[in-house]
Amino acid sequence: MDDAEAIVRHEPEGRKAELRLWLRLLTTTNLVSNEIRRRLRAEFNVTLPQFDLLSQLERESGGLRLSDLSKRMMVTPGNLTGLVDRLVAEGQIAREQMPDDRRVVMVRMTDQGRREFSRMARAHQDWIAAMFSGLPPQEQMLLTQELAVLKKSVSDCRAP
Amino acid sequence: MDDAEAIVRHEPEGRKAELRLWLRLLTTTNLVSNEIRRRLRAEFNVTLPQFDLLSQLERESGGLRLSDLSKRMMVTPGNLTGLVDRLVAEGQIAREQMPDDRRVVMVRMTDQGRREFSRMARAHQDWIAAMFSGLPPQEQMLLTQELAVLKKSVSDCRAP
DNA sequence: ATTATAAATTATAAGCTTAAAGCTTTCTGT
DNA sequence: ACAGAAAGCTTTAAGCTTATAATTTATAAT
Repeated sequence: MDDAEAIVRHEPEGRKAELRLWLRLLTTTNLVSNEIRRRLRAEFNVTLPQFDLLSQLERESGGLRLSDLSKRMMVTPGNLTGLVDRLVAEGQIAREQMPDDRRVVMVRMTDQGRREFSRMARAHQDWIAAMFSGLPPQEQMLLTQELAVLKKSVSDCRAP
Repeated sequence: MDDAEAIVRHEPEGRKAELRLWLRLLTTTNLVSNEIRRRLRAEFNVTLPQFDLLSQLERESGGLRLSDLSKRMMVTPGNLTGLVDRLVAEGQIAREQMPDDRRVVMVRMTDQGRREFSRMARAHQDWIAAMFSGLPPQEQMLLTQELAVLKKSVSDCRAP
């Protein structure tokens, strides 16, 4: 290997473990998301953020408010304006003003969007399953558990 | 919790575990990197990609070729041009043509860059250590190990 | 009722990222 | 020596992302 993790080999002792873990987390995530991004573009002509947005909208038949979408996707609200614009232009989602609170914009999938997304989602799930197949189910569960602990640790450190 | 992982609760059984693991991996990484990005900007007025580039360059007293930098950072080559431009403009790194192979561009840290980066790196390490402190050292090692297995699984799946 | 505050979204500027095309330089096979 | 292929980098166009400021609408406190 010769990626970002090479850094740790040069670091002094102490707090080295955390840094190593963080870099491994980062490189693994990048590895997967770069590959997913590439395939989504090649096979469905869709970007990863667009797929992410559609994923959040799936199963929310009532649609979602932009602010909720922003929280779920962990991106800033300003980000969504353009992203939604493009997906609306493609006909996959639709904007909708709320009458009772006119500040709110709801976004929901169109029938076309739902149809196209279901194909993408199936492929996406297959890709992930294949990529992760080298990790035995039991270890997958273990890893998932450990990540939950880490995630909580990070959240607690950040929130007051 | 109410972030991206909420999706999995609606998915049918089978290959659910992989998807859950992937989404947890992604959200955890986003949580950490968003926070790191925020602090780097607030305290050092530097972006995360810039910090990443400087990290790769640290300890490489001889500098690095752009192509190597591209591999290590897992970004496309075209990405680096602008990134390097800005860091050169800031005086933290320097471009250098190789006489023996004039296609190659080497990038190395300036003294100023080295000085400023050492402050950033120290803070960065402290932040990570604090954020990860809720995960016992033994579990950190376990998680690091499991991620190595996963990383290999992903690499093998991708590479022919 | 009026004003102040907060919430939800959009606009803007700077920077990041990719894919694809293009340029220069080097290597390879003949 | 020469043509073709490959390597290394840059450019371009489209899209993503953040932070900040502005806009509109709703709520709360006089």
